[in-house]
Amino acid sequence: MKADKSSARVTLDRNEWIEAAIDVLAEQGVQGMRIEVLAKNFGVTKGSFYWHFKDRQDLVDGVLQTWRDGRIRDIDKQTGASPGREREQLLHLIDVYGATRNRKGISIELAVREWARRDAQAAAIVEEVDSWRLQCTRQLFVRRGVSDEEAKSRSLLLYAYVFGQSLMACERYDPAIGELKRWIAELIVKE
Amino acid sequence: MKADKSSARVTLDRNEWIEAAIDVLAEQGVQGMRIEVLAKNFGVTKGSFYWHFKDRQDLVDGVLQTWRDGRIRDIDKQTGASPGREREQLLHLIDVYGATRNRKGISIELAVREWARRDAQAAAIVEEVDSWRLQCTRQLFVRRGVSDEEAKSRSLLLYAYVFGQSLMACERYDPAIGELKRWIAELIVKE
DNA sequence: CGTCATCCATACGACAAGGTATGGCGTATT
DNA sequence: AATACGCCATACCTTGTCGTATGGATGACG
Repeated sequence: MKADKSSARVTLDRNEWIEAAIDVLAEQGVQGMRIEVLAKNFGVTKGSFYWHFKDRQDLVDGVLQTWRDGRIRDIDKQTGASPGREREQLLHLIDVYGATRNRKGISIELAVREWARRDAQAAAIVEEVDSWRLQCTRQLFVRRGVSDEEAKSRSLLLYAYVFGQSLMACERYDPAIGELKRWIAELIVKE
Repeated sequence: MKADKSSARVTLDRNEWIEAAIDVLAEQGVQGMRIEVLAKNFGVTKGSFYWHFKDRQDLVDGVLQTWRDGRIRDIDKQTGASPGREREQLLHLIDVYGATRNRKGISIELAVREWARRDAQAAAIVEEVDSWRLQCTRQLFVRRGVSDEEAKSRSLLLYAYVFGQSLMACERYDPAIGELKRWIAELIVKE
């Protein structure tokens, strides 16, 4: 995470810049994705950046596409057909976004969504991902015998809840927050 | 919202700067709260700003305190004792954050929360407000005969849901989104 | 060994934003 | 009418950042 001038790596490629950009995106938000800051973290100058990227917009495109591709892969993996395990899959989905592990994933998620509120390009990517996630989750409910309409509602509730919950510093309001979360998860996935 | 040089108002006060700052906070986020931008919107220069405020931090303090006081007043009003109307009060709470009216309120809410993720001062204010809101809402559930633990869970779910839902562009995923939202609201407030 | 492509450094211009210092202008006060 | 004060304008300095232009180093390859 720090400058690394003396390390084995002597050259950077596009993807390393994108990964680093996603890191600071998570920590600082879109406004923190400064070219010269990224360069300083790498221990290089922006001369390197402008070799790999046309301009800042080029980096932004890469960040959004990388994020989207990763999210699609994740949700496909997490909701893949495993007959009889739909309930566990749903509970796992909720758990992933509530845990203190996966802090980074949550930070990226929130940063991208905050970005999307004021940038049409990011909004389009988020919409793609949301649409895919809702679709996959809905099918999990349907396979459990839930009606299509109810499955839509529960999917929306599931994602709205996990995102909203990570916007609140839940840990501070109740020591037994774990119990509350479990109760909520049960209500969302039904019984 | 535009420059207003020829209007009746010839002098500004602290509060007008704060209100304007909250407006751009909602639209642009914390990073958009630039002194010279605010000044330009007023049709003045920053010489005026530095008369009313010590520095940018002084404005930030005012913005956060103004927001907190307003939220506390709101939630007190919305959850005030009205025996027998607890169910309507809860549904109204959910509706307020889901409606396309109140867009500005939602924008401010999200902007402050996004701010709070990276600023300890804002985080403290958000925690105050959240704590108060959860407390008030929990009592609404308790008055309906819900157990204390379940009331805590449902209050947390309620707020997490409304915040998360406003992070998603729900309208795009289903034309009958209103139906889904109603179904969800019923599930949260119980039957 | 020389050439060339790859990758990065350096130096520069442009501009936005925070903050300071100081001058100007209108209005109320005495 | 002269003074003082409240409110804002102007000019200036500093820092951070984007983008460009150009030069330097290093290794592959003929």
